[in-house]
Parts: sequence; C-alpha cells; structure tokens
Amino acid sequence: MQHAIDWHQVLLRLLDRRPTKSPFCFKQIHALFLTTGLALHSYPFSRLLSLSSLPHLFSSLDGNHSCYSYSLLLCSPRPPSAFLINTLTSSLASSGHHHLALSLYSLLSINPTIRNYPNPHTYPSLLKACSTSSHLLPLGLALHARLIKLLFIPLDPFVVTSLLILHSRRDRIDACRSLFDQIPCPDLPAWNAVLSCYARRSDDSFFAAAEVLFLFQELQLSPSPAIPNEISLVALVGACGELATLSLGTWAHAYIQRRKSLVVNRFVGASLIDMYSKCGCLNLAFQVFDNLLHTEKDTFCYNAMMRGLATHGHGHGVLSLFEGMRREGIQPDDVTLLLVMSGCSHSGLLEEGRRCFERMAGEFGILPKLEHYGCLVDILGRAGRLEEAHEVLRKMPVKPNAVLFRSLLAACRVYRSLHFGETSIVKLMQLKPLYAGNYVLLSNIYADVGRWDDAVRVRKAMKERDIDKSPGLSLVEIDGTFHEFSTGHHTHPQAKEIYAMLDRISRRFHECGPIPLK
DNA sequence: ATAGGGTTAG
Repeated sequence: MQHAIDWHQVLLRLLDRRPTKSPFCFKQIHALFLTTGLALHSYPFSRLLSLSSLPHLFSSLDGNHSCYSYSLLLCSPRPPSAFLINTLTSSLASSGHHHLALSLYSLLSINPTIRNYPNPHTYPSLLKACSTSSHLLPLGLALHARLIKLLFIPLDPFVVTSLLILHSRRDRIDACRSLFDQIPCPDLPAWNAVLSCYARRSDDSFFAAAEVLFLFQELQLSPSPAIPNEISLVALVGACGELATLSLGTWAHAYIQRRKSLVVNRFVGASLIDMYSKCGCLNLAFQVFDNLLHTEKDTFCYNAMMRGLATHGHGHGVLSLFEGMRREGIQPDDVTLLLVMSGCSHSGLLEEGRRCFERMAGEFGILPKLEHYGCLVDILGRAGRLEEAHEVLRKMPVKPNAVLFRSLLAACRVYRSLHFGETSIVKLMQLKPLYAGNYVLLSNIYADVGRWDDAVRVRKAMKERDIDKSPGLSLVEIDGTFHEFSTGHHTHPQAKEIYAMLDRISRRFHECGPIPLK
C-alpha cells in the first residue's frame, strides 16, 4: 500500500514536468499508469487525459493522435466515467480538435450504461467548439435541441452563456438576449458574453452599440457582484467607437485608468486606439498606442493604429509605423499590408504602394487577396495609370468585384478618359444593376467627358428602374439639438428613439460623477 | 476533490 502511494506522487510529479517534453515521455508515463494501477484512480487519470491533447505534444497533423487520445480513455482498465469523458472532451476541444470532441460525444452519449452522461458539464466545451468554426454551427443548434430534450432546465449559467455565444455567431441577437434574460443573476462571463455579442457588429450596429451602453449600465447597477473587467471594457469602448461619441469614449477610458484592477492590455489598447481614431482624435489614439506595454503591442495593435492613420490620410505615417513594426520584429498580416497599401493610395504614394504589393508574397509570405488587388487598382488609378490599372483588373487571378470596377471608373472620371473604362462599365452594370451609386458615377463620367447623350440615357435608365439615391447627411438634428453621433445612423428606422435613449444613457454616465477608485 | 462559459477591424 505504501508502495502504491509513492507511485501516486511520483507519477503525478512526472505528469507535471515530463510530458511537456515529448510524446515519448508521455507514452512512457501512460505505460507506468497502466502497470502500477494508477490508471484506476480517477484524479491522476484525469490529469493524464487533460494533457493528452496538448498541441505541442501531439500535433493535429499526427494521424495517430486521435486514436491515441481516444485509446487513453476507451482502453482504460475501467469503463469511463462521465467525469473522465468530460475531461477528455474539454481537452480535445480546447486544443482545437473540435471534431474529435464532438465525435466522442456522439459516440458515448447514446450509451445508456455510462451513468450521469451527458451532464451539464459536457456541453460548454462542445458548444464552444461549434461556435468557433462556422461549419459546425448547425451541430451546435442540434446540441441546443438536445439540451432542451434532456430537460436540464433551468440551464445553468455556463450552458446558457455558451449557447449565447453560439447564437451570436449566427447573428441571432434576439435569441442571445432571451437566453441572457433567463439567467436570474448573471455572473461576469455571462455579462461579457452578452456585451460582446452586441458589440460584435451585426446587421444593426447602431442599435447594437446603443444596447451595449445600456447593458453596461445595467451591469453597474446590478445587485450581483459582477465587476466589469477588460473584456467588458473592450465591448464598451468598441460601442463608443461605433457611435463616434468622444464624450462617452473618454468616460470609458477614464474608467479604465481609475480602476486599479484594469490594465490596458492589447485588446483594450486596440479598442481604445480604434475608438479615438473613429472619434477623429488621432493624437489620443497615438498616445494610447505609445503607452501600450512593449509586450502587448502585437500585430493587431499596430493594425489598429495604422488603420487610424490610413483613414485620416496619413500615408507617410502608416509607412513609418510599418517600418517600426518590422524593426520590432512584429509579423505583418494580410490586413497590415492592406492598410499600408490603402495609406499609400490615399496619399498618392504610387511607388511605395506598388512596392508593398510586389513584396507581399515573396518577402512576407502573404498571398494577395481581392482587397489587395482592389487597393492596387486604386493606387494606379489615382496616379493616372489607367492602362496599368486596367491590366491588373484583366489579369488578376481572383475574380474582381464591383468595388474594383468602380474604383477604376472613378479614376477614369478624374482623368477624363474612358478609354480603359468601357469594359468596366459593362461588367459593373452586370454585377450591380440596382445600385444607385453606379448610375450616378456613370452619368457623371459621361458628363465630364462631354458625352451628354449617354449621361441623360443613364439618368433615364435609373428613373425607369425606379432606383433611388438616399441623400447623405452628416449632422443630425432632432428636436432642435444637434447630435455628435456618427453619420449614417439617422436613416435607422428607430433613429429617434435610439438617439433619445443614448442621450439618457450619456447623461447618466456623466451624472455618476467621478468614477470610484478601486 | 478532480470536468464546463466571456475579448481583436472593413
């Protein structure tokens, strides 16, 4: 007996250290588990299982991995308990083996001899696996149906939260909300899930952003001990950016700074940079960027800052930040290169933009996507290289979309030459025959080059097809006051109500006075 | 006793 207890401790220690080295060590320890009988003990065995899917131990490319991971459980000396199955499921799911986790479930959930399986602990990791890859979403719905059938009701907060995430990936915001509303006393992860769900722009970003502000206030007023953390703040700051409300954005920033427990990590940093850029305060965005901890400045943060610079037309700023990024050894991604190119495009940096495109595949190992080709067409077109732009459109390996044709045509208009644009007109009208912008662009082009008959013809066609162009406004006046909220939202069917709500919320945010130091 | 949910643009 003394002997067995020694093994117990020795092996658990081993498990803490050795298996991180190689699959061979891990298998040796598994063998020892079997020979010493330790595999009969639930706790040590669960430690073995939860380590069994570590990516650096067994890569997903290793064809034997699934067999091995399964054999640990299914060939163990005893039939597996619900606890052990759940351990392996979460281990598989959290290391990206989504299909394996799900097939383990489908293999065992129909087996009536396993007591208490499946149970509520089974579902969160499975639902999470379904939420992360779009082709598994239908399976997630099937799991939801199964949960209802099994009547684990009321569903516990873990299950509800993971269901909420699942439905948010399907843009079913109403489903998310009704799930959230059924949690009697939501904890922080539940609050964060619903906040992020609204913050992740769906089809109705204006309303959703207003809802984030509303929910954040509910969270602050809620009797539950949920204290907002970085994740909550990412949602809040994102919503302020979406609405371009600087006053609320700075309120959120002040909240972060005064709460000692909150740190500006890369998530919060990127959201602040984005928010300040969208509010037109590039200097404040830069301040946040500069104050970010060295270790937190990743590709995403650089991209956020570069996006701010690019949209404000600072092409040279984008380029120098890109150089800084390379100096720091931060790997650019496809978005980075797109931002560099779009910065060049808006600042007329023809050569720099073209060079960036040419270096993409070779130097950075990133294949140009449709957007990169679009940017290249834009760069060439703005520089008056209509023939070259046309060549890119003709020869590109990806099928060009309407945006690319419009981009070339816009350049044709600026340079008053339709020579390389005629084929684009045909393509564009085939692709988007109902888009008002196309007709306006076309008739303007014809007018600019003096082809008045064609201009009239286009306008007539637009009228005949009953295509209407909604006017663009930038300042919104409601009941005699101008609102600072971002453009475009006033066309929202509930604009008036939402603005009124935002006003109320905004006032309440500021009425709470100085944010308590905690 | 040991198993489960929350954060990155256009």
